[in-house]
Amino acid sequence: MEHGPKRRGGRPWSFDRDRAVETAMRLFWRHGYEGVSLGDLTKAIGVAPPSLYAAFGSKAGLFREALARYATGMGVLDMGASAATLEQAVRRLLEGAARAVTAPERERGCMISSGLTTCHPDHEALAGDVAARRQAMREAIEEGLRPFVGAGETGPLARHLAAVMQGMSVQARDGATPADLQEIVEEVVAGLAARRGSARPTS
Amino acid sequence: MEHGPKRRGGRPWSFDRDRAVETAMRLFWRHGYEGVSLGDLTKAIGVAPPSLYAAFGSKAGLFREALARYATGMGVLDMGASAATLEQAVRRLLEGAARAVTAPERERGCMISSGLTTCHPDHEALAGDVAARRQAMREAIEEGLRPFVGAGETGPLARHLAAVMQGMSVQARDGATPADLQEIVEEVVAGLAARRGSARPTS
DNA sequence: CATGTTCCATAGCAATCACTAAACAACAGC
DNA sequence: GCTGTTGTTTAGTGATTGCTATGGAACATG
Repeated sequence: MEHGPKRRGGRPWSFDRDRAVETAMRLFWRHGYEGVSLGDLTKAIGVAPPSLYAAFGSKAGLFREALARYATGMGVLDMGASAATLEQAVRRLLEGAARAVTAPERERGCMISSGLTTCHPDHEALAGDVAARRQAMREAIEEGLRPFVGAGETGPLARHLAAVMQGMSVQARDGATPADLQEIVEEVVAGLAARRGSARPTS
Repeated sequence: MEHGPKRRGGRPWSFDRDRAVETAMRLFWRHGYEGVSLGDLTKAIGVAPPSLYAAFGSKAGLFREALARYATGMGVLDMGASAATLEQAVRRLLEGAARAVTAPERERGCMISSGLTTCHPDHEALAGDVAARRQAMREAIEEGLRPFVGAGETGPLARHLAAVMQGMSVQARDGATPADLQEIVEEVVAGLAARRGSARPTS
């Protein structure tokens, strides 16, 4: 299944595996796992079912690969490694998320934050994979917060920020504009700043 | 379709319509619209397909009715009408939501907050119905905030709180405990309190 | 060229999808 | 009793689901 030098014959690779994953990611991102059929996939990718099964094993395998590509490509968090303050880091994180879930060239929403939250029992394992990505996301946020807040406070704050991002993903899918989501960012940052006494209360 | 006095004959109603909606709500709540088949519904309700179609017209019609029951029954917001301060009202709202999405006798998560965010194109109208419920929820939050904050600030704050609740629903589905979600509530309330100067900064 | 290997598409698998025609069964009015 | 109305079930509709057995086309090697 690799383009390695071991091939000693056979037809050339007319089926672009990367493009297939990319196309599948787009479809799963937009319509969800259960909202995309194999027919949709083969039609969009331009390939027959056996090719997909030779390459990915199953629809679930293709989804997992599309999810991995999303996580390493579109879903990376900008934790503002160069940020000087907590407010800066959080602002960077949330504004990046707001931009990501409303970018016009992308599908709306986040494939991880609001993906596969419900499904048929047969697909629970797959839903668990997405849930694990969400957990990893929360842990990455927590890691990024460590320079700025006390050890006992990273967990709750990370959970809070993860919730806000998940909500922003839902609202983006519902048609929220970047300005709408920016309102949320300002709310959260203002609350943090006020608690740390480094900004003036709003009222 | 009613048990009214207009019936002039026919077989007695052996099929409890209310119970059917209740059962369907439970299934849709847990597994989502596309994760529940008509076979699942007929088996759980204990009735044959034509009865469901006579009563609800289609699977989508049954879903809509289950959604309406959820919205008026399980999904009501406690905006703390008796609250004296903004912090009290917000705390009441978020703690109620946290309790609702993790209550042991219920399905986890919120059918509206994280329901039908993605689907097959054929079901987009249904997804729009759920999205409209989310919008109504946000507007209800905004209304509940009006006594406590200036006219221009209800919108952003309501959007912020809606996002937090949507995120709590996702995390509840992922297995978050009530204590986990309470952390988020404390974060949000502390931020609000600090901004209004009615509480001490945390750090 | 002939042969072997490799990858692809055609065609179709059993199962399930949402949905329905047709007949049966239980009641009200006569 | 009989007839009409009504709600139900049985049994199936065509379409689509995820998936695959089979065969042929395109290449490298000899």
